[in-house]
Amino acid sequence: MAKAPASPLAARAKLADVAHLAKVSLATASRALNQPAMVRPEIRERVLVAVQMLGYTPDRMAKALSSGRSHTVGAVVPTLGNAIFADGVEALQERLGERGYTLLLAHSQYRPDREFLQVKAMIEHGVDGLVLVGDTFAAETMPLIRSRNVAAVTTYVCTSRNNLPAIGIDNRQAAYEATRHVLSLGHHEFAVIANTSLPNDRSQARMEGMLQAIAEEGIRLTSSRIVEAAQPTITSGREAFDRLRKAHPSVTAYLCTTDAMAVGVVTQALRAGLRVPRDISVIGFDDVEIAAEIDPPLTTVRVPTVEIGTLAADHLIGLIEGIAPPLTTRLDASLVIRGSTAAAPSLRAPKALGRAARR
Amino acid sequence: MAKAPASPLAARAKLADVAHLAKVSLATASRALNQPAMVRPEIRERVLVAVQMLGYTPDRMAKALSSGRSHTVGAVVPTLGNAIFADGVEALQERLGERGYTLLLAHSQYRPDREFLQVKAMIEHGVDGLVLVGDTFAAETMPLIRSRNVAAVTTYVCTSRNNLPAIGIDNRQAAYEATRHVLSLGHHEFAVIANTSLPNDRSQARMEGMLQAIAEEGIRLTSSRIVEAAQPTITSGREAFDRLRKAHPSVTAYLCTTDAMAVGVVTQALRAGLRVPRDISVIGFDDVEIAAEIDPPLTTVRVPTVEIGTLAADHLIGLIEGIAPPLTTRLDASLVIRGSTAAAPSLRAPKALGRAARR
DNA sequence: CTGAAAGCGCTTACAG
DNA sequence: CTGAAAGCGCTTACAG
Repeated sequence: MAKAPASPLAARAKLADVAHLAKVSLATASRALNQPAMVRPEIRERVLVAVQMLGYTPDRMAKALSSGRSHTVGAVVPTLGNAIFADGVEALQERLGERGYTLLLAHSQYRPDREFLQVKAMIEHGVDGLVLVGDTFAAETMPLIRSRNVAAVTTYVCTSRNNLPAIGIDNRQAAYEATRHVLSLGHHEFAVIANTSLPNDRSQARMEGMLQAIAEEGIRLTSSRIVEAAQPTITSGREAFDRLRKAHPSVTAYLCTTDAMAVGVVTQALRAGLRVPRDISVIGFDDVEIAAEIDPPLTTVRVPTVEIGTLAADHLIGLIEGIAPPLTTRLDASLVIRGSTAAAPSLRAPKALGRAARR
Repeated sequence: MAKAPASPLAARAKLADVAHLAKVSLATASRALNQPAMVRPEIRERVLVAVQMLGYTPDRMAKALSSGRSHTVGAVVPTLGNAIFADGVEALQERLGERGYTLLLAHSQYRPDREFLQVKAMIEHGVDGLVLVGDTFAAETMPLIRSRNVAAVTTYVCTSRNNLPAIGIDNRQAAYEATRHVLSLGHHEFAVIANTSLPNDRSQARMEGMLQAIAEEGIRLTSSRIVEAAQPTITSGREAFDRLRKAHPSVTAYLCTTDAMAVGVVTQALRAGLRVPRDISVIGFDDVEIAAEIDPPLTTVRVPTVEIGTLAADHLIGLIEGIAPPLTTRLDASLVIRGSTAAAPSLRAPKALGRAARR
């Protein structure tokens, strides 16, 4: 009945154990690990060996408490259900991980008050920095971030009134250009579907770009031709299409602020017996994977989600570590022309009017 | 030039400040907040008022260090690009938030070695618990979790050899039943597309269920009728279809272990001039949003992602707080029959064989 | 280059 | 029910 060597799953080694085994002080052990240049090579080596032997792994909570840095970053996105955010978050986490940071994630469901709560919880959890989306927040959000002095960047937009470094695209301009494309095909009966009934400055900007392009051609959209939805889902697109089709059967061009809604429009239109793009043209925005796969494939605007996520990580870490990133990082959002847009039906009809062809 | 009241953004209040203002000891202030029953009501009230006045908010890192609980949970999923994980993570975070926990998120890209690294990083960050996916891990993963004694559950499967509480579906059984449905339609020329070339026990189980159902009808699939893909993407499905179609033009039933791949098969088949489901039937698995929207809509198996995420949160918190959850939580995975499956062409052809109709 | 000591902001036995 | 004190596992001026 020999007494067992009593290694009850070897209670996790701490730095003091390492120091003891390496016969150095706690301070030296700490330095050997974190500021190796400050320690004589042979001593450093001894510490490293001890770390190996004990399987030592630092306690980040303790480290965080004493150093004031948690090496943790929080992101709050509207939803993971939208592929542009799912992909962006993935890229963000990827780069954060490479640079030694861990990601805390939350979603706001497009609700500013929820976003505020999430931000608050993350700050309490001691994040070194925050990645936000857009530039419209609850009234208390920015004051909280400022007063707590936590680093923050925002994404999917390229400028910020709040003075946050922004990494994204010019939503308004990109939507404007996409709409110019549709105009060039001779359309003059428009409808717009935008997920702006919950605060969403990206979709708001997209819608404005669309309306501006249309207005420049002398066309004004009555409000009944604009449907605002809460969620950017296929179902939202479907329902919006049904309402618009009933009220304005003459519409030939449906402009949507997200692909999911555009997919809803296309599929619902097909079910209603319309031909796309023969009878109606549809554009989306985002270029999610499915956009290229439905029939007809969607004309849309590509959002560079991976670049946004990756640069957000880099810029935020820069900010945390004292290197000021640019306040504006404007990424390209290219128009992707596919099969859901074509010349307006009137152009092919016997009595095509000159108006439709004027550009 | 009066001296400014010098409130340089009011350095964040700490508990000691609260205690001082409320004229109680640090210990009492702490108790008033965390174990209110232990403190006389009037004193508790004084503390609460002080908290209000100072806008005190606890430092979770310090709290974590001294209490040994971080109120933080880590999840590592294969990818957010697959909607079933995006939705599951969203539900997980939702419930975790409601119960006072914050989510640390990472993705492994279906690579066990990356999963191990992520788990390790999270443990160092002091998570109280871990949410994993599936039941196949790198060799070091479970030993690490065990030795660090951190709570863990696994998801998307309903049992675990590793003795982790599992919350999910019976992938094999569900795929078996879906395949029975296809068999009942008279098909006997099959092909299987599975994302199993990277370790994936969910898809592996699904494939096995498919093969078993087929085998029970006396049909054996040669290996050239099984295509293994790495990623469960539309593109994977497309490419697999092209290979299978070329090698086995007689195949009438394509069984896919995920919807995204099934969407790839359907769209590619249509482009190749086949009619779905007239010429071929296709089934997917997951029931992601797009499955119901493509034309024809996909016959698939519904995975209850929200329930999985929510229950994973509940069971993990239970484990953390000392309430043992069930080791097996088997959720329903119902077959959703839509338009991508129909009677085998041979049944409609002039010289239909008795064989095809035998069940 | 190295060590002794204070401190990060909390929690929690231990006494009273 | 309340308080004084030790302790969680690190980092980092401060001396030497």
